Amino acid sequence: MLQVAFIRENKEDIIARLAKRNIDATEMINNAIAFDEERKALQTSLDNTKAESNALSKEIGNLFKSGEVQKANLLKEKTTQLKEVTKNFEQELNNKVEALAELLYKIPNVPNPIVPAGNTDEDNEETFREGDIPKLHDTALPHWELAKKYNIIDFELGNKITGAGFPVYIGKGARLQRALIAYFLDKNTEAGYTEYQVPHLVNEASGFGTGQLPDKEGQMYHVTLDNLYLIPTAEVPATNIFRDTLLNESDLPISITGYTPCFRREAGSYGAHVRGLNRLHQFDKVEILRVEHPDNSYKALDSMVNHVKGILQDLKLPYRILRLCGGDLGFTSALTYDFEVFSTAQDRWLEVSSVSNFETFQANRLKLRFKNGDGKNELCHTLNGSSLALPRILAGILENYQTEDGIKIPEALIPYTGFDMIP
RNA sequence: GGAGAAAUGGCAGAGUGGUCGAAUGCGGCAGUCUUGAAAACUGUUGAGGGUCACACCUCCGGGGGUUCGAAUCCCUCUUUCUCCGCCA
Repeated sequence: MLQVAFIRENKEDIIARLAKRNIDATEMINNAIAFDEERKALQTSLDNTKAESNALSKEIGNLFKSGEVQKANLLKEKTTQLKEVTKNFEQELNNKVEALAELLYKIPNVPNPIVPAGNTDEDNEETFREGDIPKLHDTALPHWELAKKYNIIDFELGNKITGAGFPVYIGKGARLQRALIAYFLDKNTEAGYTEYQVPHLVNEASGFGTGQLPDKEGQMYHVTLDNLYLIPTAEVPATNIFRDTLLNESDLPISITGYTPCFRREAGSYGAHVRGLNRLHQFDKVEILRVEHPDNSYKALDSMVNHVKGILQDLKLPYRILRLCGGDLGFTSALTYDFEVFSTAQDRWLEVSSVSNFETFQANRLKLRFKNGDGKNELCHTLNGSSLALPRILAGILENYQTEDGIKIPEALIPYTGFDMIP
């Protein structure tokens, strides 16, 4: 959520930058400013009425004390009238505040100036590419065939137990999952991220805190009996650690990592591009998250990007980095880098990580602030990224590391798997 | 799940209808003293709205109510603690 003061002061610039998302925000921005003006006027009227009422109440108290009951009763009538006025102002003010909030919820974050213009993923800008694409043997298979051949993932069994998109990992497949999680967490903690284990269900307030609610509730599984939501990403519980928090400047930066399963309804997706592990309703992911001083957040973003790079180099997977264009940029993000691994048997790139700087957009909604050098409270910057998401990494490993004798395990993982081949 | 108690500023903890945005202690910050530090002393120290700055308004777990007036009384929800029950 953008701050109204920020909107007021940078109106033209914000409209121009939001145009990169292919939206004309002129009306929304103008309305936000106008609503806020109206809000202020109502607040002032209400405050003045209350001030008058408060003064009278005090006077009544004094009159009662000095025994001037008649005079007091006269004033009482006046306050009763003021009460009515107060009520009306309060009602109007609430409506205005709500209207303003609803409007602000609808305005996406302002893209960083280096975000390329564009509509679709085709306009994303490749900023880096590394790793050799392996030459596979003639009978190379896509990962869903490999999963069946080596009996390491059973999609049909998942269908039976739950439904599509809930695979069952078996034997070395299960062990490989566990190995990846442990390996990612180790890499992250070595880099200074503190490991957290967070709840996999969150309440409504947390959903609002990170922006899944009120608009995107269709993406989450909802446990209606207890009014809880299954997390679509660790970002939700991990970021909400900092909801309503006032930090000291010396607390920054904060770096945390955590593994969670992620649950996504993915309503409306279908077809070949969601086959196998490409898109699931339940999957595992290790997330990294930072809370930063505003002056340092872009340096932090670079360091996160480098960190993820290091892991993909370690795994010796061919990958590229994309700077997302305005049309592809997430609602809350100011700048996002996507990592894609090349899946050789499918002959396509698979997104395995998305690293973003949200600047103050999340912090504003979360009320995540720090006390700066002048003793003033300032919003923090938040960033997060996957480090990494498992299924597509697994798909990449299965496909790129397949040989006629079986699937080799990347060297970096062998200490975690305890085997070097899935025969 | 049942019974009881509680929720106040960064923390601890007073406050049962007006003089309370809230005593006191600790912590934080600034200063005095000191070569420096500690101790001691003095001052200062919650958040949001609003203002050029004041004024003013709101906030004592959340929501609602009683009252001219609520941290204080009532209702309700949430959370915590104690006891009982159940249980990996």
